[in-house]
Amino acid sequence: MQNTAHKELAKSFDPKAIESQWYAFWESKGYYAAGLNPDVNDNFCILLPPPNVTGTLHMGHGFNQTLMDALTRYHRMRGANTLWQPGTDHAGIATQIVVERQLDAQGINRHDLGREKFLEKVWEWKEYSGGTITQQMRRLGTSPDWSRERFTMDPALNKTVTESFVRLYNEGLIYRGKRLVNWDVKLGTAVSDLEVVQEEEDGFMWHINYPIVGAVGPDGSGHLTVATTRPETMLGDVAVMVHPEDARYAHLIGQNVKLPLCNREIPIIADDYVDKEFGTGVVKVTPAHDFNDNMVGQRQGLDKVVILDLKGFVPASAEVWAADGSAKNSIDLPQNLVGLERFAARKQVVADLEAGGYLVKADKHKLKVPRGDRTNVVIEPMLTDQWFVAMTKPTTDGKSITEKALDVVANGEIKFYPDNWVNTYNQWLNNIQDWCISRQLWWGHQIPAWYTDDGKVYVAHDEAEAKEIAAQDGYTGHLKRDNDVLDTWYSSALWPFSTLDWTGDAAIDAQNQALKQFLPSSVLVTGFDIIFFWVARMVMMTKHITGQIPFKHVYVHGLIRDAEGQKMSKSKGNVLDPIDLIDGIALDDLIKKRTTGLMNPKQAEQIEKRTRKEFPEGIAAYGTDALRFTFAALASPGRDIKFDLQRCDGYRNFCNKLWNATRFVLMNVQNEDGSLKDCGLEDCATKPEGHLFFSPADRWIVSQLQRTEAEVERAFTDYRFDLAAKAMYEFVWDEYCDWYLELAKVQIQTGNESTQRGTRRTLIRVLETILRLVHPIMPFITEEIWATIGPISGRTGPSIMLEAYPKSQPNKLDEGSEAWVTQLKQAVDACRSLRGEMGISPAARVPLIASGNAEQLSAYAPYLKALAKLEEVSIVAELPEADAPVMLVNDFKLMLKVEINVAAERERLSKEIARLQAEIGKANGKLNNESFVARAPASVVEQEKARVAEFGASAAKLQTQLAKLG
RNA sequence: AGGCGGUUAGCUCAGUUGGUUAGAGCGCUUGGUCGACAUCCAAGAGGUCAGCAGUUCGAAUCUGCUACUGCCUACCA
Repeated sequence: MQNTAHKELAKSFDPKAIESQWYAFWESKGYYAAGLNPDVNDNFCILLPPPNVTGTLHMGHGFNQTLMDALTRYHRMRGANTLWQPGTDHAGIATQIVVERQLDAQGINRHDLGREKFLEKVWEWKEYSGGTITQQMRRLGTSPDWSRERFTMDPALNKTVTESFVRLYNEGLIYRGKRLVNWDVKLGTAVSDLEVVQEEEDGFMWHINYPIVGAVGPDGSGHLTVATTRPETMLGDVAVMVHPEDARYAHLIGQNVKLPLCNREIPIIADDYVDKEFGTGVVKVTPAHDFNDNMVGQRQGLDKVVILDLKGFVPASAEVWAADGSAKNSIDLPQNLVGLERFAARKQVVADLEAGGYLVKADKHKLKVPRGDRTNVVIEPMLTDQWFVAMTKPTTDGKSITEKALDVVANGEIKFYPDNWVNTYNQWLNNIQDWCISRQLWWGHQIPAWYTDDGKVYVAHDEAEAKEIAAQDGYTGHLKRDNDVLDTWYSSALWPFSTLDWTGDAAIDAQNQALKQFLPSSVLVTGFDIIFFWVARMVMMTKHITGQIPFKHVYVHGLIRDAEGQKMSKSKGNVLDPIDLIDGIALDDLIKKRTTGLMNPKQAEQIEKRTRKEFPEGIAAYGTDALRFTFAALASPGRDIKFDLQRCDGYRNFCNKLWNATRFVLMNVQNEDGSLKDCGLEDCATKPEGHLFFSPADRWIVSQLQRTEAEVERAFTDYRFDLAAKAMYEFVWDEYCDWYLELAKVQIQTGNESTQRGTRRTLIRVLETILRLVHPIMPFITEEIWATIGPISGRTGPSIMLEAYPKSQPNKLDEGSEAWVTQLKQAVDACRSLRGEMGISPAARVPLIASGNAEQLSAYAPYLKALAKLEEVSIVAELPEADAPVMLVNDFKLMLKVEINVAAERERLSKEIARLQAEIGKANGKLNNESFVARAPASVVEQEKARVAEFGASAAKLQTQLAKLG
């Protein structure tokens, strides 16, 4: 496939024909392997945010991975020791849910199956679907070191998890305790704050009378009215509270009320948590079922009365826990409520209150309802035994892991791009709660803790060690391992070092070259949605455990949305699959894909309608390179991306442009039999003087190339992929193709031998450099073309991946040639404008008469003739007296020798004069302003003066022409 | 309630430390196939840079306020 120089290229670029072959070639040759050369002191490492092992690729991955791959290829070509570390995540809850659903469909319950059998099923599913996403990544052309691929539940990573857990436990940074946590009743597990989404929903505010003990009058007076959105929790009330300075209630503080339906007496307490203005100013206190009430309860030493079981049903009796966590008694609950599900219980409680005359009113009320991000069921604050990471407790060096994480960002060790994300990061860390890391699931890292029969806990690396420790403690009986597993994000937090085979044994780790080179990694590329879940936690854990920061830069990109700015989701039916953009998809297939497996099948019709409207012809095959270039071009910082397929269109055309430029170049450097023409590529020193001539046009394009290279380098340094893409696009299309190739045609047709040699050499070398320049964003097309162009240009390597990235060479900047071409362009533009304004057909050749610097004009003449489609160029000392319009380019006067429409010409001249005069007026306005002249920099003032002079001269000349028209 | 963004051409977006006539792609109009490319070429129309006030010789760019809009965090039972 390589070194197939002299072959005929197809007329247009067909991505499908080349992508898979090149990918397989690169991978089989091991080009992605981590660079581990200790003599190279430039190390570049990037961590793949591990996708869900059983997931599939979505647009967000496509975007994220395109950026990472561009960086990886860029640094690799620049010669750095480069590692893009891949891997996948076991995604505890998500994966377990999928497998449970599959079993459900077969009528099997995981509890019937048992833990061991169930886990076998999950592993089976992982084996079955685990390769999907990494295969899809390959379609994107990504170049991670697959030989280093890791999975969060690989044996080695399990060891890292255990090791870190034991360490943190022994340092007192992990603890177990009975706490109020977010409980998902459907999953039957605790979840962290981050896994709860608050949504505003319609509800009610119930006002309920609590009779004051010993004060109820015969008229029904003598009660406190509490307001609540969750009346069923009243069963667990242990007090009512008022604001200490609330004059309405101050006299009642210390008295008791009787809890309706329960026949319990509870105190009236004062706490400044209460907002006097809100509701009735009286709040019921239910510490076992509300986070705020729990805080009040802790402060005031109140009991916790648990009135819901773990499935969300009212139990036969309520357990009571003292504020210090010790178990107390249990109390009976109203018989008619026992066994009811929480929402049924709510209904019944309201009915009972109404029947008992306690209910004052029920107002409609909007409230935020917490729901599980996976199950969408209402999350219940639940009192359970859980494991926590202490986020704010000082470690041995006096700082909490949160403080350490704040420090490394504050002192600039870790930089955010764009840097305003620092605020988000800080805000979260400054308000952080302890992290609940235990999950009552089966799929995940089982917590390395063992219990004695009487509930004493030993944390150890394994059971043998636990026994040993217990034995030292004088316990030799049975040990039972903790059933719970760790939050998925716990192992993710260790990713920066667990993937590098960190062991925690200093002697072993010192021998680990990869660990030495790639921790800290260079940059984390991620969406803002996981700054808290992942980024902050990696910083805390990596810094505390290894002493190193996990990465130096965090590049935060936006989310991919659909063309209307909506989030892509299955239920909206607006999901695009990156693979479909690469391969294309027929309308019917797309509809089928979008409408199968919907949670709510009723949406299918609507989705089909919209899909038909948006993609009447289905989606075209854009190829990977066009898709990647689109992602890069849209990656402007600080905003989400409305993904517009039309942009894809444009960049597919760009691929085709590059392809066809290559065809042109090949046509000019090869003979018809495929042999190479003289391209002047051999060593110039061995050739006579004048063998090779570079025209100003040649030197100009090379000079522009240097500027582009510098621009691209800067863009990559700043993570401005959009600017990098823009610089590439503009150089290739606007400068190289639109101008240089056209100029080159003239040189090859009209130039002498040495000019032709110089032109061919420039054509081929600039194209070859373009390929290397663009390769990080468009790997396939550049490799395919390079296979032909590389060897012709004298580069004999097996792959563009192994070639050096172009570096701007200031000595090749040539301002003289740049000015030369700029003026030529202006002259060409002037001729084209004249043609346009005079309505001359683009097909017609017309003669040009020009005056001005004769030497320069005659140098321009052949180019002008070709680019402006001129019949001939006559250079004269003075333009003839004629009505024809004249264009001014510096000291050139250009006139097309054709009959003109006098009225149209008069209008054109008047318009142009008016424009010039407006400009002159503007400039004079500035110059007449004393403070402008006094305060603006001299160069700006000079500039304005020059404009006045220049415009004035032009206007005068046009005025003369206008006069001539009569 | 706090925090962070966004508002530039019909659409999607650039606009680097304030400084010539605010740019690109798509779409639109007109015309065009000579050996790179109709996935193309050339010419053209189209913008009060959301609004108001301020700083400045000079503001799309800096400051403040307003409007609309998106997201994040925390919420009043």
